[in-house]
Amino acid sequence: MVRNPYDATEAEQAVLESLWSKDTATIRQLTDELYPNGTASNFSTVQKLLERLEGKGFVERERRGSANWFRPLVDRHELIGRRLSAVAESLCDGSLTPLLQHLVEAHDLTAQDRKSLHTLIEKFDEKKKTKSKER
Amino acid sequence: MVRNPYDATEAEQAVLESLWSKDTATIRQLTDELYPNGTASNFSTVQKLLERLEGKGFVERERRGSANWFRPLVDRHELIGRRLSAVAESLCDGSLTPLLQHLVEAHDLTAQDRKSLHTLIEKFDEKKKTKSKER
DNA sequence: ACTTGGCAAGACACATTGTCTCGAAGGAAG
DNA sequence: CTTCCTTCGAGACAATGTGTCTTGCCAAGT
Repeated sequence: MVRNPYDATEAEQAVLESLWSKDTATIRQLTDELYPNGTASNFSTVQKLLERLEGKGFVERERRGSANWFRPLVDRHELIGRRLSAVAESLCDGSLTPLLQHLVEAHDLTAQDRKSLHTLIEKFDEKKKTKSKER
Repeated sequence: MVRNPYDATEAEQAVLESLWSKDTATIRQLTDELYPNGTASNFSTVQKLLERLEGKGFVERERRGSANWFRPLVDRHELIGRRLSAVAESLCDGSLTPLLQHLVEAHDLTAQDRKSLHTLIEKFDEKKKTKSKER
């Protein structure tokens, strides 16, 4: 399968999550969080994962003194968007509507989810009004 | 990465799409559609993909005479649901709400999408009323 | 000089994925 | 019965992705 190269793997995503919680960090800091009592191998693993994340454009590195500092270039929201687009592309000819349809119809929406949805709908309608005013 | 074993790969999904369009079919029929002027290798490829789809519970086979007939056990909607759940599980602690949020807020919703959304929302609200009546 | 820590580069084992090869079974036609 | 054709199951195979680990180098501090 020609896998989408612009997606993070599980281990890469774990590094990304750790990085999100710090905004900027060294390999050492990330390793300490991801592998408490970590070895030198674990350090190298994180290093390699960051290297691949950089290749995918998910993080950037900046040399500060003798160490590299990493900063995330995408946030969780963006990652969600990419995944949703991938699903839409793969199964819905690129259209996001069927995804919306599925989510709205899903049985497993909790009461909390329903409430959130209504808030979102209101927000969406306001936004729509503002936009039509602008034109 | 511990990849979710309950997902179809790209080639598998192509077979599934072909199967959806026929509801029930032999390997030969699917091969002819997927690989026009196909060789014996292509036949075996489709066969292998169906075998894996069966292992994942996506299709079932029934022996009819000397040939196997295959029938899909999941439809597109179900596949969409699985993918969305996987995204939610991976990035949103299992909650589907952030996915809804993203889709509603997405810039790339077309006018058609917005219209569909409103229809869906109405349908959703009706369903909600019905459900609360039931209780 | 020696130790420590970080670095880049690459080897690696393993699983997945799509494809292909092989031998056997079984039915139809001569 | 023999031949031919189709399908079958099982497995081999290369390519790739993924997570981990090893190695050797370099710079800084003691």
